[in-house]
Amino acid sequence: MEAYIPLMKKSPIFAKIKESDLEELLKCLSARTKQYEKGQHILTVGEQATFTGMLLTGQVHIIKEDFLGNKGIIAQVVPGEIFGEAFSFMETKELPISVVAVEKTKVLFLDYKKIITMCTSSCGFHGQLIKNLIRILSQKNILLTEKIDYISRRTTREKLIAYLSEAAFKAGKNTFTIPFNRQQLADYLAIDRSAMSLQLCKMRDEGLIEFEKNKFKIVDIAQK
Amino acid sequence: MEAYIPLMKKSPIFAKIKESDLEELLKCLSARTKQYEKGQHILTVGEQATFTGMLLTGQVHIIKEDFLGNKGIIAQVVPGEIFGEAFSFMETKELPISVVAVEKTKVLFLDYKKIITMCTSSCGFHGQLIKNLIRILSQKNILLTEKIDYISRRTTREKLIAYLSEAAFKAGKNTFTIPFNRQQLADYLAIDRSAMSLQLCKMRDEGLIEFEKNKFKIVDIAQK
DNA sequence: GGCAATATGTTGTAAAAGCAACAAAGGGGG
DNA sequence: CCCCCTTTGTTGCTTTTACAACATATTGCC
Repeated sequence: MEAYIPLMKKSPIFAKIKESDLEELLKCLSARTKQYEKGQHILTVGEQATFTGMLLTGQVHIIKEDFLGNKGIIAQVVPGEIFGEAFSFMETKELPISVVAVEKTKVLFLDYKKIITMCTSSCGFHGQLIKNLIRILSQKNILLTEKIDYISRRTTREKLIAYLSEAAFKAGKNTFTIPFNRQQLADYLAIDRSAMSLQLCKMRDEGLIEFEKNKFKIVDIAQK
Repeated sequence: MEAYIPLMKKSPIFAKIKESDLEELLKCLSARTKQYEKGQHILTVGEQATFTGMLLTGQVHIIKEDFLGNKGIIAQVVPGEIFGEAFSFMETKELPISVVAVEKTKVLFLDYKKIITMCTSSCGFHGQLIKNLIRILSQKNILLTEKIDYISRRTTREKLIAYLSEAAFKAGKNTFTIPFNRQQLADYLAIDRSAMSLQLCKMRDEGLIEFEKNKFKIVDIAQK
């Protein structure tokens, strides 16, 4: 477990916790690691949520299978991030999702009960852990709400305008880069890539925006 | 403030906290109430998030104005629910949304810093408050993720199937009632009401589902 | 009971999306 | 430098949606 201390120190869940405190905290949380091969299930739909996981190495997908047997990727997790936390804190009896290893993967398991229950010593770093957790949950909430805001729009163009406007607002200027390539942006906005490409080029031709790769400039998006 | 004790006791944020502890807790959180008239802003886009609100009476809308000047209702809050919590815990410098009173409204303000910082006495009910908060955030997370799952589908029919399947899964049987009328369901799934109505009737004619008002029965949704 | 308001179902049309298939442009590695 | 692979742009066709307008319940209230 010691090999992953640097990763843990950078991860949001252990933010602002000193390396010296980290070891004690891990003990306090009954943390343990487990390794999975490609394709193996870490959590399976229908079972009870009993822990929060943190990805140490590899990659996992959170997937959902519907009645038609379609598998949909809800989210992918990269090292340092936690997963399953919402379900464990809700004490979900039957998980509606599965978590599978996309490649060889190592996971740190944390006992959610020990996260939210202050230890008797009321240690400062345990308090920090809870603050971190609340921040993570809040942050996810905001990101999810934003995404819903975008994909609730009716047309491809409206979704793009909503997304790009917000990106410009966040950047504080009309030029900005986005963290997606075209396919990823289309997936994020739940639209067709080619239809999106068409709209982007139309908007460029109309003088609304300029772009090159994932760098965008909003010229006059308020124009109809 | 005493008049709202019964409401507070039932609200998720104060769940499992005894009435006798509630008073002390409210002091500990520097809680104070404020009243708003219809149309007044409780929080305004651009300002700093400094507190978490709990609605006592009335109704508020969380709205977003885009570059085009369109106002979109992101969520509505009913008495007992909290709002603005994600932004306050993220210590957001510029709120991307506004919160306005739809009617005459009374709000309880809570200092978010005092929520997440254990008081020196490390009182049990403060620990419960944090657990409640984490549950609320987790629950919202799950609901938002579910919604994204539905509205990410390409067609109206697929969105309906995804939503109804999940509703049946949650109910544990193939007959269930939904908490929406047609227009509300269309708004929730971000689709057109009439197009949705058309699809629902088609699906009924095809023998996939049966429904009457907001009571649905899934006959054979796996069928193509 | 009857009227008004709301909710739901139906239809037609124009506009947009989705999809597939392909072209063009880059990028990285051997 | 060339080839392969990924990314992005483009086009044509079919399906679906959005929208408006209207018809038909259903509900609540006086």
